[in-house]
Amino acid sequence: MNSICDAATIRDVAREAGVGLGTVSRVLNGGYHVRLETRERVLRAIHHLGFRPNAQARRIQRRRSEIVCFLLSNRKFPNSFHARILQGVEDCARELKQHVMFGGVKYDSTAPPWQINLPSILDERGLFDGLILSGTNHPNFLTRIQALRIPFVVFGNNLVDFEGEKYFDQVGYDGFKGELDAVESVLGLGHRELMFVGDVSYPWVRVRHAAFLEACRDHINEPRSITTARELSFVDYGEWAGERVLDQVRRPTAVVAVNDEVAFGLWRSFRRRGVHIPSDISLVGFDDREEALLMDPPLTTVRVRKEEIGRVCLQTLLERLRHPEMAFVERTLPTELIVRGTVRRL
Amino acid sequence: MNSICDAATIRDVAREAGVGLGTVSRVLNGGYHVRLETRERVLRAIHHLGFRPNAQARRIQRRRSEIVCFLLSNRKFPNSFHARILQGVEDCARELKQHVMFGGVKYDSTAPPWQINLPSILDERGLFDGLILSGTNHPNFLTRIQALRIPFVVFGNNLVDFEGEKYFDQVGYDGFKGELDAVESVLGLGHRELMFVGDVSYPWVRVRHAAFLEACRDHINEPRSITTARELSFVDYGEWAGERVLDQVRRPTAVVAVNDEVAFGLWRSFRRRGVHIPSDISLVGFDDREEALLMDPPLTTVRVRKEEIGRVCLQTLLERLRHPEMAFVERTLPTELIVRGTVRRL
DNA sequence: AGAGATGACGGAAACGGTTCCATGATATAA
DNA sequence: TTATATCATGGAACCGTTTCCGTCATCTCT
Repeated sequence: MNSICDAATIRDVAREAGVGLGTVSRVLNGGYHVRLETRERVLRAIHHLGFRPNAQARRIQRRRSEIVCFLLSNRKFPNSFHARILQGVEDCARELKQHVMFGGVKYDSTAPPWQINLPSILDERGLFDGLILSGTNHPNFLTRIQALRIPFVVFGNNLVDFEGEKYFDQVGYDGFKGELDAVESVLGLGHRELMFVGDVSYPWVRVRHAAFLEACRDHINEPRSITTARELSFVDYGEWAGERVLDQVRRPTAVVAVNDEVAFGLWRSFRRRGVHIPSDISLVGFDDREEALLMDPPLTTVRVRKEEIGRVCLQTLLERLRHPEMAFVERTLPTELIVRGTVRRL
Repeated sequence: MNSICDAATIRDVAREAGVGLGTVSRVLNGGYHVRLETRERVLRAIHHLGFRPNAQARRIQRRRSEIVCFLLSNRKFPNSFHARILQGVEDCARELKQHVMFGGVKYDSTAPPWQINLPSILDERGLFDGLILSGTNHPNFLTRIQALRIPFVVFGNNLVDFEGEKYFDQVGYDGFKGELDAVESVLGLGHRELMFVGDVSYPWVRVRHAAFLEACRDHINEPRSITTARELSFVDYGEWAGERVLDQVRRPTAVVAVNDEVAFGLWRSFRRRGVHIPSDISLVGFDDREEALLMDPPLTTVRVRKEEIGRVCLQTLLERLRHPEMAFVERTLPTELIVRGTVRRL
């Protein structure tokens, strides 16, 4: 057995097996055009020497690293949403014999592209074949990335400030349709006094709010919303909004929270005020985080298939690598209404 | 500007700048022994050609990839505990100009080492310099890894079935001391009717239970515990145990949950039975997950510095790489009692 | 039997860097 | 002035694979 320093090379294997370099290489890569008996001799030598091919030497020739980089922009991880996307990427990668690098960036969304300080993982060429951009992404950053000419795919729901056509591949979920489903379900249960809660300074909140209004159009004259921009965490925003919801003269029978975290904050302030869910007021969230199940009663929400998004991100990236000239795609995965216990029939 | 296929090499740069290969290489690596004027000419050429050095070609010579692999054993990610360890690894890596690969393994903990199917990320040599093993690790797997002769460090708190000396580096937190602190704090507030809740089929639960007993020794004659092994999630275990806690003839005044998830389950069943926390019964958890803050009142718990564990894992691994012959280390990070609202003074 | 195709194999060249040695120029010391 | 050290530089050799080409043997078809 060898130490790390004097690891066996393909030449050692060739000598040990009494064959040429090419033969060993052929055995390592599928073994076509190698006699069975020779092949076995080589495999024995490989096993005996504990040979493992050098990753770099391979990649330098193959011009492919079989590695993709999952890059998380301007986020902390504990955000389990993105962790689950990463999990999906990794699951899929394992099946496809690809590997995953994980990196993070923090940048100023208002800086011009060429002033963004890129993480050192992007300094070299060929470290990975392509990028999966997750977290919150702004035009300046994507412009900068584009200049590197590395194929990439973007998680599309957290794009901010983009207008018009996008010259890159996107994967995301259908926030509009998801919210539409949620609101229609609440309407279907007889609710007419609805209220939407979500800070519209986030673009994806605006999308969901639009869906809310759209769903309400034929049923409600003046749908109400709390959408004030505030510098609060989602949970705190919900807690703050909860007070205002309860102080309405005409108290709503159901509240549509823009996501589960806001729903959680609402739930908290309702409970504090002794307002019971769902008997006094109904509540629906969005995302289907783990916490939704922990709430009591468990939260009715819209499931986003996070792992699935990760899988499709990777698949799309690999397609792009195979077909560099392919037209840009925008993949939108469906959401699913998860009916639990926070919405009651009126 | 070049397409991906005909990327500029160091030779192109040398030609463009009118210098030799060695000079360009020197400029790329710190620029010692290069005249300022020459150096600038080279940098101009690099910029003009959009040259980025080839990652593989570098690594093949340097014998270092500057990459570490974070390998998660037998786990799903959504477990935010491990996600935060990864975050710590990445943060630290970014500062130290290292990169991180992320991989997962699933293996049968009862299989003999040589029958474990290793993920393909471990097939090649030199893809990364060392491993950080997180998730739940068993002796058979570590034996298998050791045979690969890749330096590695293990997150020590989720080791299962290890006995005697361990021949690898470990980083973890002090579960015993943490639990001791928690229980002593509860005792200090006057509680004498304590009850510990946690499934002792997990070894780290046994450690905390031992700490519980130790802390109680001088204050309580017969400390009570619910430690039955059951095939339940932690939350469900807590919910199940909650019923039993409340059905005690002598109802405890405080419950020590082995972790936050169990605490959550307990909280839930207490609330269902109309038992209020902390006025009717006190509750303390362990881990300080995000959910602890979401509970109402927020959970008193023991904070484990997850990101810090990640950082120390990486630092330890890098030390090991620098000093391969160094004696094995076991680093134990302190925990911190976080007093919130679920424990009251008697 | 001879031509041509195919299979098995060896080994040179290539990949794109780094390392190291040789060289000439310049500075410093004797 | 000469010997010696240091600096600036060019370029060959090397790292460990894959790729590709050439050779030889065998097989098939006329």
